Amino acid sequence: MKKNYWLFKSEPDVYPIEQLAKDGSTFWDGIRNYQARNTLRDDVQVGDEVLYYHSRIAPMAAVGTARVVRAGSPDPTQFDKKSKYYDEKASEEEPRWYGVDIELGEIFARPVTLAEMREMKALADMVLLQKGSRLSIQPVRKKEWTAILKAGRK
DNA sequence: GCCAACGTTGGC
DNA sequence: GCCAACGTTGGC
Repeated sequence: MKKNYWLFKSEPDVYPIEQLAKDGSTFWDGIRNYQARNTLRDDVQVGDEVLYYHSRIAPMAAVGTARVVRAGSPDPTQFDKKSKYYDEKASEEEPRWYGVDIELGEIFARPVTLAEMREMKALADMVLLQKGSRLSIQPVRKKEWTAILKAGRK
């Protein structure tokens, strides 16, 4: 199967890449957007590669990579009344929200900041850089992946 | 901290 | 089915 590339956004005060490094792998939960849900449920496959992006808090940047180790499965936080991600309209029989498991790939030698990505020609069409793009799970093209890795490994 | 852009909800 | 109101996201 063809390998795909994705970008996962994370707020570093919630789950920074350093935490993924400590945990080794993690279930990517808390996604509550239908488009992102569909991607996680239907498109993200074991072996796919993930760009790890820190949003909201400076410096906003791609900070490393991860690998998908388990494809979409129901997000348990939707059933947990105590979780802030609890969804009363979801049931075990008909889950609404999905997540995948990822493991750390690498932490970049240096973060590739958003400002820097805007300067890179290879990234002109990147979903992340489009105006108003708010998707927390989004596709990345091979050439975008390659360009960012090259910059991050410098 | 602010504000524009966006997605979702709910009333009609 | 439409759309205004609302809450959230994300960049600055």
